Parts: sequence; C-alpha cells; structure tokens
Amino acid sequence: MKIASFNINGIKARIAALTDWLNAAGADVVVLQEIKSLDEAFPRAHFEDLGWNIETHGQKGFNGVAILSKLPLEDVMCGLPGDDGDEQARYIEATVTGEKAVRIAGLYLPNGNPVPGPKYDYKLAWMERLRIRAAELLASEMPVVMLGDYNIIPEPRDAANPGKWVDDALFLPQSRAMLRAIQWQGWTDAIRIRDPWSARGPFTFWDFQGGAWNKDDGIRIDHLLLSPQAADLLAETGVDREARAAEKPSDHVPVWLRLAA
DNA sequence: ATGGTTGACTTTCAA
Repeated sequence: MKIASFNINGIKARIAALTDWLNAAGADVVVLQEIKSLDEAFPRAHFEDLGWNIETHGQKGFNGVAILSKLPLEDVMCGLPGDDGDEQARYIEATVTGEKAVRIAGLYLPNGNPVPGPKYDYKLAWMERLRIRAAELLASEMPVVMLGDYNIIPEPRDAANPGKWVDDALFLPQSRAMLRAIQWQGWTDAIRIRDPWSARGPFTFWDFQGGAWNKDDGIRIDHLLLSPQAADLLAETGVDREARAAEKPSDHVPVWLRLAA
C-alpha cells in the first residue's frame, strides 16, 4: 500500500499539477493539505472519474484537508479532538484496508508565525491536542500512519540555512520539543530512518519567495510518522522532489511510503 | 538588503 502526503496550496490552482502527479505516482492513499476550499467547492467529480474515493474537511479560503483513496474510506473522522471551538479545518482520519487495515491520520499543523502572539499560542495548543490524539492512536495497536504538513523543522540539518529560521515558529526550540514529545511516544519518522545520518535534508518545501527553489534553500517540514505496527510493515519511502519543478507547482512536494499492507 | 511570491479573495491576509 503506497501512502502519500501532499500540501497542494489550493486545489483550484493545483488541479493540473496534482492530476499529473497522481497519474504518475501510483499511490493508493493520498492526504492533501491546504485545499483552501469549501467541501462543496472541491472538484470531486474530476477525481472520482480517475477512480478516487474522496473525503474532504474544508473551509473557505484557507487551510482544509482531504483524503483521496483507491480503496474504500471507512470510519472517517474530521477535526482534531480537544477543542469544540476550533473552527480551523486541519485534521482528518480514516481507515483503509488492503491486506491489513491501516489507520490514516492526515494533518495540517498550524504555521504559528508571527512569534510571539496568538498564532503561536494556537500552534502549541494544537500540538498538545495532537499529542493526546497520537497517544490514543498508539493505544489502538493498529498500523497507523500520521502524516502531513507538520510545519516543524525537526533539526538543523532539515534546513539548507538553519540560521535564518532560528526565530521562526517552525524551528523554535519549543516547537521542536513538542514534536519530539509526540515522536517519543513511539512514532517512527519514516523519511529520516531511510537515511539516518544524512547531513542535509531531504527537503520537502521551498518558499515561493527569493528564488528558494533555484538556490535549493529548502526545509523538511512534511513528515510521515508510523506507529510500531506500521513501522514493522515499512518497505520504502520517498520524496518527489521533481514535483517542485513542475508547471505551476505547489511550494511543497509529495512525501510517501510503501507498507507491506 | 527588512525585500521577495503565490493563492484566495477582495483589498488584505496567510503562508
């Protein structure tokens, strides 16, 4: 089962680039972030015609997540538990069953800038809610893949120029400590373990500004975290870096893994 | 050098 995450930065602007990538990648399950669309405005028919089952959790203008799957999507849950007043659409879960049942948790973690301020407070509070949900998922003892745009640079080697991020919400010690607190529950960073001693990257995001792509001034902020039961099934991982050079690209590229499931 | 780009949606915010 090939499972991917792709922050597409606007479904309307990215139909062509996303469709090209879907047709080439051969994924079974894809979580999307920043669809920037209401559920009723999502171009469902276009993707259904290509054989995808679709669940969306959108909002007007910003944020929004979705799951596309060649397999049926079961037990869908929209929204991160822990704050009924949270209106931002950033989290979706579903179960897909191939040879084994796998729980998929797709997330778009808040950016948190500027720091300090209410947006950073929201980021930290959201991460605390994610920590609680992640523990529940581990307790299920299912194979779980918790993946998406985490908006966290885990280590200096995950940025081409770590110095320019030192005051940024994506790289502040408190942000990184919150991610580690989740990982230390027992999650495996699938991209990192592919090449544990890598000196740089692999990057998953290059800003539209400042010619970041041409300078390879990237960061690694899209992550694939595996429960132990999923890590035991891990067969392959990848970052589709070439997607950043496509026509009208997103600022993120897809990250993916293959499970023996 | 305090810039620069893109998307959604209006004139400005979010990233």
